[in-house]
Amino acid sequence: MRRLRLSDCAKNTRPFSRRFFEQPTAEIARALLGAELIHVTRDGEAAGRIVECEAYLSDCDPACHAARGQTPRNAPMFGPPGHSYVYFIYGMYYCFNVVTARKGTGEAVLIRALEPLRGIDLMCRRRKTSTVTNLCSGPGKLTVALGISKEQNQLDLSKEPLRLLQTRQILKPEERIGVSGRIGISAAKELPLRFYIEGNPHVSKYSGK
DNA sequence: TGGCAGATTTTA
DNA sequence: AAAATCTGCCAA
Repeated sequence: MRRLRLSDCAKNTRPFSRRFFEQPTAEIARALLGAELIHVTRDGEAAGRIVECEAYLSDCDPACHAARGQTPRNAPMFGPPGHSYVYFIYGMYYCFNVVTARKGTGEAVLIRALEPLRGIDLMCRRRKTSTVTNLCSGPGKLTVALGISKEQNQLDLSKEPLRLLQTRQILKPEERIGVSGRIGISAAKELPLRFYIEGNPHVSKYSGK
């Protein structure tokens, strides 16, 4: 039951600490830019670096799934931080979230885009495309690319098979963080809770900046 | 290049 | 009926 694998140590990556998840959710979202998300399945490993995400809050945020209390769908949001919340949307796609805030609160960060790092061939097969900038440039796309669905709901992200890792140098010196309103919602559109790496070609195009 | 139908779960 | 989406098809 090792927490870290040799390959992770070599690259100096590690799971996020308990303390990390004690920050406000918007701060967590910002700090997740540059982190690695890795999913290992029978088909192999697929990994990407987070370049776009959104915070969903429990107070004064009607766009949050947890805004009207707990339901079977959103139950993972009320569970421990550092776990996954995967939901199905528009009859077709899964969206992946990192649960934040203390147990019982109901907050999360929606991961909207990744820069593919490893397992690119596998991702291309799953996504049926060979355009790398189209593999993970949207919340529904990245779950297909990584092979994430309901079976990956409510998993502890510090362990295999689905891991969220902090890297030694999380953002490159020239990378700037952009902030905007969240995408695809009608309520609380204007809240500055979307974070992305400016100019990164893997950020969702639908964004309009 | 831009708009729209369609895939169909969960909740209101 | 609308949603934290994306694709393919169609018309210019």
